[in-house]
Amino acid sequence: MKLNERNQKVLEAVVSGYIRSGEPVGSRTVSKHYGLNVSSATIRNIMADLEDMGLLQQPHTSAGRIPTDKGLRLYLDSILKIRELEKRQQALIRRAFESGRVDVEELLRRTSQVLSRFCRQAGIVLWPRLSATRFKHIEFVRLRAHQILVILITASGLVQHTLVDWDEDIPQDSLDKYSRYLNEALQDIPLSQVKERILKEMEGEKALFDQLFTRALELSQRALQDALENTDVHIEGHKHLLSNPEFADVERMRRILEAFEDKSRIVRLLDRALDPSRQVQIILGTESDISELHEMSVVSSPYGRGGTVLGVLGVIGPIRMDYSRIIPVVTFTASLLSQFLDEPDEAPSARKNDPS
Amino acid sequence: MKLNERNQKVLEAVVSGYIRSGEPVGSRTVSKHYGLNVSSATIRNIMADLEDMGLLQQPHTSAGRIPTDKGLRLYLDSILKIRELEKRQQALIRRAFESGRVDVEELLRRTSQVLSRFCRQAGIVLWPRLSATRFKHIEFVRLRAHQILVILITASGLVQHTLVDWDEDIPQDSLDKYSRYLNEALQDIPLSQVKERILKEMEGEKALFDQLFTRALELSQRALQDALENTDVHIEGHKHLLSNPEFADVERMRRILEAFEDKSRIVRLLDRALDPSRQVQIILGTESDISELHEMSVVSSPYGRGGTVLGVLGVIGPIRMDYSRIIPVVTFTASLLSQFLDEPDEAPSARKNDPS
DNA sequence: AATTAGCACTCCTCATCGAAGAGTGCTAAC
DNA sequence: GTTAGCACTCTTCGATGAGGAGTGCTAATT
Repeated sequence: MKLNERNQKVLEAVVSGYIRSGEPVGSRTVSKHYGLNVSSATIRNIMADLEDMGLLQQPHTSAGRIPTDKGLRLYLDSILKIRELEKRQQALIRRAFESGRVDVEELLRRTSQVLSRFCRQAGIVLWPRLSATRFKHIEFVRLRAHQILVILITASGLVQHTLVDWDEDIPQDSLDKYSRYLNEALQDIPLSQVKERILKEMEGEKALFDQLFTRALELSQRALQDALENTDVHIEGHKHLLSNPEFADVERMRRILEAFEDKSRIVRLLDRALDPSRQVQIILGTESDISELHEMSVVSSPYGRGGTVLGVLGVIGPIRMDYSRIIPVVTFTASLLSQFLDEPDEAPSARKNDPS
Repeated sequence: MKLNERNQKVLEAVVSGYIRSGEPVGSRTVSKHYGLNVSSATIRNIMADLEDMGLLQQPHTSAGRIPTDKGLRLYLDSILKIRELEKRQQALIRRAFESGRVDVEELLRRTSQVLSRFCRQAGIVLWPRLSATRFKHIEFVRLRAHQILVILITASGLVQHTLVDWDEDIPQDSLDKYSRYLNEALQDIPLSQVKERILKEMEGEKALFDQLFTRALELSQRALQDALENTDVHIEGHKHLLSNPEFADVERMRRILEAFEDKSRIVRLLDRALDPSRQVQIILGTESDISELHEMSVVSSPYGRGGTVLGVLGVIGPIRMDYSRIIPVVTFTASLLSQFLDEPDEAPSARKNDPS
């Protein structure tokens, strides 16, 4: 779709007017406040054209225009110029991360808080895909007969645990031996490869080692599977959603909260944004597969560590959001988080636990 | 406050009528549907008396009556007869717990889900106070120079981790030694006593052991402090709140969500209910210290393990809740959870991880 | 003395109506 | 191609008033 410059300007005017006020924008407003030196009648003609193209729509005959999803998409893709977040904002966001030594999980939670606070919408963080992180440590704890708690720690400091039922009762001593063995064998291997590595070890060592070790391998195998399957997502700041006039309708809000409860669908939705080639991904209203979210929009960005994408973070809110503000916040937060994950020594660092 | 039987019946009628409909209850309704064989005029007289006593109130002159907080309190304390939850409901709740082998955390999360689903309000679970549980296992993982991840596991299978900054770089080998030592020394000691036990060890062994061990003790000391301070609370099912007509007002709902975000206050509120002597505790509207929750009410019950109280679970919703239904659900769920914690072998047990 | 029927009164709810205002599309003039 | 002008449409909002629910009081009844 190609628009001449003036039509583009009108579209832009309607979009930004609508985003600001939430009300349909009339021809008079456009001609007066957006510096196109033409009369409202001309604007009316252009608007009618844009409506024919499916970019604008009228809620009712005598109202102004609001953009359609298609119109917004065009605006986002080819009209909106994304600027870097202003330094002052950057500093504020940095500051929000600065307090207390935190582990990765806390860091991620805090990220979703920051997103929701600075965008005044719900913040959303998809946790690192474990397959992209490296093995650090595994530990088996015998909770009681036949019940073993398996704790898996990734290089980034993420702790995952799974309860495993085991048909025979293994004493803690043996469990300790297993974990020592595995910690040796698997050190720093990417979790995605741990599975095959385990299988290989099971092949190779069967003859050599105590049968016990094959058990260790099977145990960790199970725990690993659990860990890889569960991708967690964290949504924070629901309250901000309620401040949007479009969610004054309680029934609508209820549907949205309901949609949030089905984490797996949210995960799938955000998976789309795992593509490292694009920095920001925006899913607009009806572009989402989740029908309850057809009135919402997601702005997301991948984050990672040293080049590899680990997860996705972003913001979810009404279609009418201030993208020009939110996009820079999301990209900046993503780069900040990536940076923290990359070199945690540079990360949030008040020395709560430091003796001094 | 003492009421004669008839006045009590009128109060009961107004309360239950109001709870059912959410509307003020008129004298005619009471005289017709609640089997007191007196005319509406008589009821009107009684109602006027009850209003003088501060038990009922009128939203406006020509409306029926609704109970005041005081009236509700009287109803809950001395009129409402609490019955056991019907078997069918019991079975349904039991079933809701039956799927997949779950660890304690998952069990607790599921509990809040069950509460919210069966009460159609928000379910709330205060996590076990660590001080009441016993030490099982500790593990130190060197994430990078000067950063140690301390993982603490309680006998009930709860996993807590804390990141500790350490001024010197301890190799993983030594860390392993520490943990072996501690796991030996602290096995099965209540966490509340671990601290003093550590201090004692630090005293006694200083001369005997390698200085390293005092470090181990200090490390775990720090981690423990963190673990004991953080009491987590989990709230689920916000969506149900929106179904209550009293929260159709968005602004009100926003305030409530805001209150939920301040976990520490919620924790303090629920701490009241940690008293093991009372099975159910109800905090009605203005009885709560949190002003944002003055329009809400909390029904809670302690849960535990073998007699000691570990935490609190319950339901939070509008003051106008169906207590006669919710109280039995809460007490039953609490006893069920306690039972699961007591003998996890009897717990939810589909054998997802069971080879067969 | 307690209960009840009757009634006037209050206050809320809801539908109706019309005026005001915003914005359009069309036409004719520039 | 642009613009002024105008008739027309549609929403919003306040005023109005009927209808209804429920009360409190009084006087009659048991």
